[in-house]
Amino acid sequence: MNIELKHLRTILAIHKTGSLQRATEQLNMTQSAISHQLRYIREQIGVELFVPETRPLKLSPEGLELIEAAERILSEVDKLKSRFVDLRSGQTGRMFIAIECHACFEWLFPVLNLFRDHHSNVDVDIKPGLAFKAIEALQNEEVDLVISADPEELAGIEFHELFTYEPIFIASRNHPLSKRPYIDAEDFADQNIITYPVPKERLDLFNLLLLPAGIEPLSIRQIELTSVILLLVSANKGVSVLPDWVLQSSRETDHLTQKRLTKKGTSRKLYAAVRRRDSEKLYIKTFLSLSKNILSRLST
Amino acid sequence: MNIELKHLRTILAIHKTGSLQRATEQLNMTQSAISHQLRYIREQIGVELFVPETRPLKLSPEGLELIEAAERILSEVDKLKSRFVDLRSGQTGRMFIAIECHACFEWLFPVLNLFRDHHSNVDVDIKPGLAFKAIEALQNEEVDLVISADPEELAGIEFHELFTYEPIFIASRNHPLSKRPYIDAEDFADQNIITYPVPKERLDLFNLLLLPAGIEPLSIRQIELTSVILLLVSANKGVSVLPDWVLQSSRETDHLTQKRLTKKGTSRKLYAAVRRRDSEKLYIKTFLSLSKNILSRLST
DNA sequence: CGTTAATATGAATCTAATTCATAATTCACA
DNA sequence: TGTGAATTATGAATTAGATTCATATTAACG
Repeated sequence: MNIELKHLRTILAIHKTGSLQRATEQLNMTQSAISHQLRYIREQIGVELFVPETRPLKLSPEGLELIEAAERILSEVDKLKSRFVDLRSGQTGRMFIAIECHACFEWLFPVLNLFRDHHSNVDVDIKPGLAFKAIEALQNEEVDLVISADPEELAGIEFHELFTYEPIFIASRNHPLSKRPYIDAEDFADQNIITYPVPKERLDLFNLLLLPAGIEPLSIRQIELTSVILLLVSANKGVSVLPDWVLQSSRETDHLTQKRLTKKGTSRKLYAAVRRRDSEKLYIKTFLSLSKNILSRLST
Repeated sequence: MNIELKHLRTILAIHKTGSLQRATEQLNMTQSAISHQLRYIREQIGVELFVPETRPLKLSPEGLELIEAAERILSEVDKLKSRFVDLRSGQTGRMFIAIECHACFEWLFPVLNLFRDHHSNVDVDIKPGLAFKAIEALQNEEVDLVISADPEELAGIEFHELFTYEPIFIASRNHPLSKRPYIDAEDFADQNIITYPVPKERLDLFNLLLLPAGIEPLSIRQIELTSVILLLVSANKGVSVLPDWVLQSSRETDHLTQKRLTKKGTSRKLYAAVRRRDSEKLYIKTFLSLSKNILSRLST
C-alpha cells in the first residue's frame, strides 16, 4: 500500500470543497487528474472513502477517519516545514561555541546575555574541552562558532575579526619590575609566571615575546580562574600577562601595576570562526556585531 | 517547499544504515537514485541534513530534528495504513443497525451480546427513528445493516434471509375468542387491538389479514414496549398479534391464549439488508450467522 | 601516495502523473 | 419523466519526474 502526502492533500481538498470540480482550484490540477488520483487512492487503501453517487460528496465513516488522520499528519508536516523555514532564515537554530582563549569568558558572558535578548529561540551553549581541536569541531559541526586568535585558510570556514587588544604585563605594586616604563622579553628570565592552563604556544606572552627571544621563565604556574590569577599576582607570588580588557573590567586591580610589553607595546586580534554556510544566519550576524562592540560597553 | 513521505523514508534509511550505499538494500533503489533524491531534498528544505564529507554519514543538528519528526510522521502513517488493512479485512469497522420491525429488539439484543464476544473492535449501535427510511439510510451509509421484512430489488443492496416466523394471535384466557381453534380476519372487526406504534402497513396483522380483507378493527391502541402489550392483553384490554418468538421467549404469557391466524396459519420472513460491498466483511457474516440461529437459542 | 570504497553527476531510459478530449452520470427543475 | 447543465469517469497522448547506467569525483586507510 503506497500513500503519499500528495494523496492526503487531495482527499482533504475534495472533502473541504465538496466536489472534485471545486478542488481543482485548491490543488491546481485538472478535474481529470484529481479523478485519476482518487481512483488510485481507492485502489491503494482498498476502502471506499466517499459515499458513491452523492453530491456534495459525503465521506464514508472510513473516509472520515482518513480525513482526521490526514489532518494530523499534514499539520505535523507543516510544522516541520516552517521549522526549516525558520532554520534557513536564522530565526532559530543552534549556536554552540568553543573558545580557544581562556580569558575570553570575561567578555563572552556579557555578550551572550545581550544575545539572549535578541534571539531567545537560539540554543546557545559553550562546549568546554575542545580548546585545541576547536576548529576541527567546527568542521564536524560539533560546534557552530569558535573564538580564536589564529585565523587559518580553511575550506568552508570564515574568520571574522572581532577586536584588537593589547596583552599587558601585571605585577604587584612592590614588585621590582614595577619601576620600569615597559617590560621586555629578557625581564621574564628570572620571573615566576602565572598563566592559564594551556600550552605555551597558545599564550600571548610566549607567542609574542618569549618564544621568538628564546627565553625561559624561572617557573610557570597554571591557574584556571582569572580572578585567582589576579589575586596571586597581587600577593606577589608571580607575574602575569593578560589582555587589557580583563584588567579594564576587573575590580581587583588596585594592588597591581600594569606595563606594556616592549617599548612600542604589542597587539593581538580576536576572531570568530564560523562555517561559511552559517555566516548569513541572522543570529550569527547578531553575535558578531555584539562581540565587536563589547569592549566599549565593558569599559563604560 | 515540497516534501513527500518517500523523502522522509529515504532520509531515515540513510541515517539508519549510515551510508547511501547500504541504504540501497532497504529502499530497493540504486545508490544513484538515492543520491539524486538526497540532493532534491536538500534543495527543497534548504538546510544541510548531513555533515558533508564525513563517513559514516553524520547528521547535522537540523538533520537530527528532521529524523525525529520523520519517525513520528511515518509511524502515524503506518498506523493509518494498518487501520485500513483491518477495515478491509473486516477485523474492525462500524455496524450501525436500523430496525423496521419493532419486536425485533427481543432477539436482537441477545444476538448483539453474542456478537460482542467475537468482534469487540466493531462499533455497534442501533439507530432509532429511521424505521421508515431505513433502506434509504443504508444507501446513504448512515447505517450499515437494516432488519426488514420487506426485501426489495435495489442496486448495491443485498437482503439476507434470517429466519421464518409465525405471527400469533394472543388474547386473555377468558376472552371470547379463546375458544376458537384459529382466528380469521372477520374476527377482528369488533376487537380492540394493541400494537406497536407504527403505520398499519408495517404490521403483520394488517399486511397479512385485515388490509386484504378490507376489515377495520373496533379500535387500535399503540404501545411501545412488548411487555406492556402482553400486560394489557392479559388484563383483557384488547387483543394483539405478535411474532411467535416473542411469545416463546417471554415469561409473561401465563394468562394468555395463543391462536393461529387462519386455519393453515401464516408465516413471514425476516431479512437483514446490507450494502453488497460490505457483505464480505467478517463481522457482517458473523452477525448474519448468529441471527439465523438465535431463535433456537432463545427457545432452549 | 596509491588503492579501495563511497558519493556525485549527466545523459538515457523508463515510469507514472497530468492533461486533453470526450463519454457517462447525476441533479435540478420543468 | 424528460431535458439541459453540471459533475465525474475514462482512454489516449503528453509531459514531468524519478530511476538507472556509466562514469567522474571524492574520501578513507593502509
